Amino acid sequence: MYPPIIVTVDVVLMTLCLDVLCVALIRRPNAPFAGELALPGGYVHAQEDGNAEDAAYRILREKMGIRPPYLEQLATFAGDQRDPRGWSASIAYFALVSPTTEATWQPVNELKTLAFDHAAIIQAAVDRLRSKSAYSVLPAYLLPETFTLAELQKIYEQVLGSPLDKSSFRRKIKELDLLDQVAGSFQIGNQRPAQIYRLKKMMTFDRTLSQSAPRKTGRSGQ
Amino acid sequence: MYPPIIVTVDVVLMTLCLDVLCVALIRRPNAPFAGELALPGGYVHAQEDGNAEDAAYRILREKMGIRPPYLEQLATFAGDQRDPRGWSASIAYFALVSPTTEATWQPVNELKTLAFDHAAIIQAAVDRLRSKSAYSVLPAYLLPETFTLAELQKIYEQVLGSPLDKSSFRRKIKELDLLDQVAGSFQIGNQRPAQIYRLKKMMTFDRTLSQSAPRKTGRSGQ
DNA sequence: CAAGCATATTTGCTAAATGCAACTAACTTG
DNA sequence: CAAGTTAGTTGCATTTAGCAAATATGCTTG
Repeated sequence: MYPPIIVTVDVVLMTLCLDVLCVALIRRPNAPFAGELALPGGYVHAQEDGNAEDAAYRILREKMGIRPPYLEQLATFAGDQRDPRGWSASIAYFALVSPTTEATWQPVNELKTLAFDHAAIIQAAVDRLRSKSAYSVLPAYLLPETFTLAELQKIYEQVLGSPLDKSSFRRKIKELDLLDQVAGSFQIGNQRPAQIYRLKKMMTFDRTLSQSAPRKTGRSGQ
Repeated sequence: MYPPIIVTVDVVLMTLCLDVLCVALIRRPNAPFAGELALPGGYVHAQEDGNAEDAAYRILREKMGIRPPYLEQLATFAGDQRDPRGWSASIAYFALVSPTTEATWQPVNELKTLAFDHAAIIQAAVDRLRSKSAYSVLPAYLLPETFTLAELQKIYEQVLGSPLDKSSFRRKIKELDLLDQVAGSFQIGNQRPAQIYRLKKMMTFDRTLSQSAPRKTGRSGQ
């Protein structure tokens, strides 16, 4: 055969902290890159993990205590330069969660030097989030389960980096038909209450990236 | 460490044969799946291949004698079920070439059973080609270097599976501004000659999937 | 060589989608 | 109950896409 190749899974876990897109980072306890910030990741456990997505969920559970409502494969970063230990392949995932969860978040625009090529991986994840946001309801996963249309529009503007027209935005969202009104629920504040929505429960199968084994999660893929 | 994981690269190499989208397949000489059709692929050679893309190009060179003008990473298919030898990860690429080249091509719509999960990988590649075709000039890589707008439109219709309006198509292509007129060149037949075009030479860097090492190819990425 | 044929390319119009701004609605606060 | 603030809608101008017809250009044929 051939000399063994290091196979890891790294996850770009993103959320919004005070309206700023942030990524979860962990300070590495061990070499290589001991003490530096890195994405949550780790070796594939051939015994435990049925496939790469399982490994991603396991890593998020073990290192973050989170099971994100959205997870998709990003790309695989592989080569002889990215890890001082040798030829390595990192199967990178990207995940979105609502901002409630505890973790150490770093704004994606103010990253210091990171371990490995993790800065490039994060950049790829941000690019993917942006491009998918142009035609999908992905940014909704950055919000809590229920939200108002004004909140949703704000997230889109944050992610896309440009302001959107209110009426056009609402037209588009309605014709995509991916939200459910939470009947009778309104956000109460100092002004007119706003209708509350939630993402439709939909069994989406991510054909592109699905493994041989059927997925167990309901709310995933796009 | 952990038990070694099989790391391979497989390439979905597509072209058009007589207006039908086809994929290059090879009959496997060895177990597992000896005698069955499979995608061109092979182990990563840690000594030779600087990164996964290098491995894809090497495999296409060795097994197909081709260096395709378009190559991008598709996804990684990894798990314990897809290869009888154990936990394996296949970094899948997809590539487009003009129909001139010699090889054994199979129409993507009439595939028999294939080795491993290669049918799923091909399906993912076709999906990716289709979705990218909706907003890019990707299908042009399925044509020879120079072509007419009528030929290009026909390819789009083939790939997208639905007829397109002639004037709208030409408007869109022109405003995308990704083609160069080949001045003074026309396709001569029994009718009015047609203007010949070629893809603009553009240095596109595929940020999403680029490795640490810079790419050597000019015409690649999107 | 003129008429007819086949395909290329453009043009004009209609319908649909989008962008912008003003308008109405509902609630709180003083 | 008037003023202020945010929610949600409506009307219209502008842009874009879809469809059909007209025009252009070369070849073939009588």
